[in-house]
This record gives sequence, C-alpha cells and structure tokens, in this order.
Amino acid sequence: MPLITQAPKGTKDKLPAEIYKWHTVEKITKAVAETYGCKEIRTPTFEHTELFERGMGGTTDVVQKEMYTFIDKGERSITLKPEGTAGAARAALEHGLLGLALPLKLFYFTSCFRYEAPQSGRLREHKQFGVEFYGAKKPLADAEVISLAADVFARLGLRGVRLEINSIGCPDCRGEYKRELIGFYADKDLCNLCKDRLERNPLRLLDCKNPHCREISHSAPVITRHVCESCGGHFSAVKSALSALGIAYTENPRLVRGLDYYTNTVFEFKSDSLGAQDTICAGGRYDGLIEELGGNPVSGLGFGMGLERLILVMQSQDAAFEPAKTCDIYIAPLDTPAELLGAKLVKNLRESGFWAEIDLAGRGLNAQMKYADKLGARFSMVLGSNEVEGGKAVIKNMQSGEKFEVDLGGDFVGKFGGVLLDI
RNA sequence: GAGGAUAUAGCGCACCUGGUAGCGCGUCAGAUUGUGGCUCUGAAGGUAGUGGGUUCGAGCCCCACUAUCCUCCCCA
Repeated sequence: MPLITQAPKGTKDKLPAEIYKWHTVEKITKAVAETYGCKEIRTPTFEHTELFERGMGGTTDVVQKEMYTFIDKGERSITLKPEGTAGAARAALEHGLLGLALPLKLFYFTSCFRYEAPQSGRLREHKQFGVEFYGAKKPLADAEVISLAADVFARLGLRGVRLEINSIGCPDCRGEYKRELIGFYADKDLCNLCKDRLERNPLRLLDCKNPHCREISHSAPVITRHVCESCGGHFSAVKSALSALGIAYTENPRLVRGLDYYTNTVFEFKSDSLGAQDTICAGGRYDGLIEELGGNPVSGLGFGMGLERLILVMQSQDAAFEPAKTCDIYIAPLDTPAELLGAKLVKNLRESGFWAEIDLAGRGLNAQMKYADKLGARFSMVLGSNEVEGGKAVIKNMQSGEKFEVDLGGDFVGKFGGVLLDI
C-alpha cells in the first residue's frame, strides 16, 4: 500500500464511528479526577531530551531504546513525550506551582510515543490519562491515588481488574537491596537477558519468565525484608489505608517499575480481559523526582492509565459506553424556495443547540427519508410549496410514526424544543 | 531487537489440483416524482499489501520487503 494512504506503524486512527467510546472514558476519568481535587494540565507534546534522561533515568529501556528523539533546526535535542510525568513536573517547577498551596493535584490526557514492536494493546503512539500529586507525603496520599484509579474502573463498569502493590523502598534501602541481589545472582547460571539485567536493572531479574531463572528467583532475597524502618512503616500505612477504603489488593514483592524515579510505593492494575499486555494502569511514588529536576525536595506520586487498553477491556466486556448523539430533526425540502425556508429553520434550531440537518446531497424525497433514518433522526419534516405558502408543516416522529402539524412562524424553535422534552 | 502466523472491494469472507476474481453486509440509484425502517431490481467499487522469480499462464508456487496479529522483551 502506498505510504500516503497508510498510517505509520504502531499508530491507530480513532474513527468517527467509535469516537463516542473515547468521549466516555475522557468524561468519566475527568469527572473522577475532579472529585479528588485534580486540575487539568496540558503540556507540550515534545520536551528537551535531557528532561526524560534525568527524570526517567538514563539506564531505563524507554530512554535507551524507545524514544523518538531528533535534533531540531536550532540544534536542540528534542524528544516526543514517552510518558506524562516528566512534562507535568517540569511545568510545575517552571511556573512555580509547587509554591502554591500544597498538595498540588493534577490530571492530564497526553499522547505517549515509544519506538516499540507493536502488538495488540501496545502502540508507538498511545494515549494516557495521568494523575500527579505533589507535596502529599502521607501514606493516605498513596491510597488516594490508587483509589482514584479504582474509582475510574468502577465508574466505567470494568470487571476482572486486580491491583498489585509493592514497595521498592527509598534509594538508600533499595541500593542495599540491589547489592544483595547482585551478590545472590552473581554465581548463578542465568539466561542471556538476565545477565544483561544484572548490570542494567537488577530488580528486573525477579520477574524473568524463563523457567530456570524463575526457579532461582524463588530463593532470591525479597525487598520486603530490606526496606528501612521508615519505608516499611509507610508501606504498612498505605496498606491499612487501602483496607480502610475497601480497596482489594495483592502484595507482589516482585513488582518493579521500568522507570528510575519511583520510590516506595509502586502499583499496577491488570485486567484479565487482555492478552500479554494486560497492565491498564501503573504508577507509584516518586519522591526524588522534583529534586532530580533541580527543584527543592517535594514528594510526588501518580499514575498513568493506558486509554487504548482501557477501551479494549471495555469492548471485550461489552461495557456501557455513552451512546453517540443522534440527529434531532431532519428537514427534507422539495424545491428551492422550500430549501431556503428549511435552511433558515435549521439555522434557528442550531442556534438553540439542536442537531438539525437539511439535504446537501441532492437526494429525492424517498432517499432523504432513508438518509434521515440512517442518521437516527428523531424527527423529520418535509417542506414543499404547500408549507412555504401556508406557513405550516407536518413534523413526523421517526420512532412512533406519529405526525403533527406545527406553525412555522412565531416561536417554532421553542415549540419544537418543548416537543423534544416531552418524549 | 528475536520467533511464529496472516495479507483478496469500505467491513467480514470464498475461489477446491495454477487458466487474468466472487458472496454477504455496507454505499448509491430505482420500484415508491409529498414521507424512512421490510422486500425486490440494478449500479458503482479490486493493478489480489509491494517488488521480483518460476511457468505458455500466478490471487494460488518460490524469494525479498512492508504492514497486521500472537509470543518473548518491555510497558500503559
């Protein structure tokens, strides 16, 4: 297929026929976020490459292999956002938002770009709904962020979503743990991938799928025993808060995150309605991020929710999306004077917020009625010389077939609105 | 980045052992020139993903490329 009629690999068009699904999840996520006091933030699609290197960590897979990075005409290294947190954090710092009353609670919708091998639920451009809390150090904040995501799933009617949580400690206790882990694995016979992981990201050794590595990892030290008193206390308090809020979770000591900025609490929501790419929401606490980006230390936490995956889950569960709007009234003119009268009525109806349509395709009456039916028009009205001369027309209820006469003069639009409300 | 499967009309599919493409849905029109949904009739729509090879002849066999799907990896 020619390039000009083929979307780039790993991208997906959201077509008019299915856009109502997006409107549903956007509306619900926004509404839930606002009940938690979150304000929307919109940041640029691209940032300086260094922001992501510093924020996410230079050794992570995303930064090393997956970023869409280019040099612009001013010789700057620019990167298309691979995730949402770094941009939000940067904007908060740049505009002094962290100097306002804390906690600062934000939400955003953003495209994320990662150069990956696409498969179902994994794209090179995907959309995320994300939430950021800054200056909320209490364990209750962790629970609130998790609760926000759980509320979204509940509001959307999702089933089979499970929550896994873990604590990966602060840099101090995690560093100690990493050293022990490296020591433990050093003399073991590992798969090639794990040999690589041992150097780049030892925590990843824990969730290798290779049966042999998995066997070894069963006896590997677990981070839970290594977290310091402060981190351990925080994690216990998070769990108590989750229980108090009635949020079910499983503790997974092998749950780690791909991005370096996480500290302490990490969590993932997984769906049993997806294939291998089953994580629909992931996040945690990143208390070191703001400092890493040059700000005064402020705690941070949040999550990203993959909207394509969310919609895949909803589709597989026949979830109730809010239906697309249908046309309120279709006006079928039979000749030019009727068309001009009809156009004026349509304009008046639209000014009052109605979806009104009139023939633009040059169809005959029969074809116009069929078209009105396809639009799902709730009412139709035929205009010909009788109506133009008499000033009255017949409106037909397309569902019941019932017809009634209306006066085209006076407050026609107001009366029509009254009729609509009556049904 | 690695392995596997697939690629025919807008969508879903068929073409049996190689003889230059059909069906259903959808679209448009007519039957029905002042009223839709049902039915019937007709039409439009395809260089068979792209390029090359074998052959008298390729949608079908072979190779490469591209894309999609699945698994690994990684992640949302």
